[in-house]
Amino acid sequence: MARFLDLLGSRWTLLIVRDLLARPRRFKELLASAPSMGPNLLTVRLRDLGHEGIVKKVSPTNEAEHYELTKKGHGLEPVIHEIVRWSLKHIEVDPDSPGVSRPDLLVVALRALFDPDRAPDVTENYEFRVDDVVFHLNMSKGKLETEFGRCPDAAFTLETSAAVLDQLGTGIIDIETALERGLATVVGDEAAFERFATTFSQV
Amino acid sequence: MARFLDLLGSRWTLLIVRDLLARPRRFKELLASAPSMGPNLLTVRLRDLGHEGIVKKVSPTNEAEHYELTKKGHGLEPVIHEIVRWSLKHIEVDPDSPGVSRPDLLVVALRALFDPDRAPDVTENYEFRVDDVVFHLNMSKGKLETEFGRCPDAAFTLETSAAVLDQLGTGIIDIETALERGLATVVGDEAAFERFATTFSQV
DNA sequence: CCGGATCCGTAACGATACTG
DNA sequence: CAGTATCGTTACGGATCCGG
Repeated sequence: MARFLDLLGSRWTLLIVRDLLARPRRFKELLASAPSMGPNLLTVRLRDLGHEGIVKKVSPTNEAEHYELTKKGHGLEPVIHEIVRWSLKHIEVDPDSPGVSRPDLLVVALRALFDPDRAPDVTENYEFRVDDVVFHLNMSKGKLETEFGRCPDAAFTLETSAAVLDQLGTGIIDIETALERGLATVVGDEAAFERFATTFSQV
Repeated sequence: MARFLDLLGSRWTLLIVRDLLARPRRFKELLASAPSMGPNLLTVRLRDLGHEGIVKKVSPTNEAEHYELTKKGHGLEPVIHEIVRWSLKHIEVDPDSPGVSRPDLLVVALRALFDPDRAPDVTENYEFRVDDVVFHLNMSKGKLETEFGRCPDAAFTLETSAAVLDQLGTGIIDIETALERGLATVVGDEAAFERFATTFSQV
């Protein structure tokens, strides 16, 4: 534990890992993710994480350089997931607090809430659109895969906004209410959506 | 995640929770657990954790006052467990580093490594003695219970020292080697010990 | 002796300006 | 855009002191 906190206990470190868990990021993206973190500190964190073999910098030719998790870094996913689960269960969010939901991080939250034991015994895809972020889940054999971008054969497409995500996160409204009020829309197979809602509901 | 780190991301905080996960502690015990933490900081941490409903101070009459986890605080166990599992898997320990194993925290490590799917289908107890710390595990119906103190009907008793625990943690030796060399001794049912070793081995 | 509170030097961090 | 340099501020480390 003590060694773990030496590596990952410094400020911002776990948030960087969380961001990279959703997808690789550019330096500027990581910086924007934590407004009060200076670029100097981000440099130090990325260097340290790189030195520990948790994060690696990738500089492809003909493509923008970015940072991504190594296999060791990706192994931190269960840790993040348990933190998310505890937080959703125990942390009250001030309804008046400024909106902070990040559409691209929804994929991490969904992965954290995914429970193989409650997974439907069917193979199907669900597509999500939150503001300008599009991703989809692939359910098959009790396994969950996530990927950014459209999904041509999704059973349904759920569309909403980050603002609504905030309200869902604070518990002001639930997903059913949001749908009734038109704050979110589901297009496609209603039964598939029910399966989704059941599989990813908080226990 | 960000809110979680606001609550529990400060230095020493998770280590305090870890200590309390093993058993309730007195102020002095917590202080001794982290040598470089000043008493002032511990006071602040305990006050903050108390304010968040994670830790509570108990002052029984005719007994020493101490701190213990609330139900909310105990809910952090899965988080700690995932951290322990990741750390055991990915963090190399310097063999020359000073001994830091804490016998009383072994119970937390064992709980972290416990996997219900690999649990034996029998009800039995295992007793452990590390230096002057004695505790036992109770296995029944795929569930694990831990308690400090002796166990009259333990299937076996494993006895060793913190120094050997260090070597086991660093991977210098494994438990079988330690037994061969007399660094640890098992008295009792050999088959039960095998079941133990299998259930709690790292995957 | 235990459970803190006070004080101060140091290290880490936050914000902004600057450079290749 | 991806960092580096600088500096003011905050948090922490270590020691000392105080009340029950």
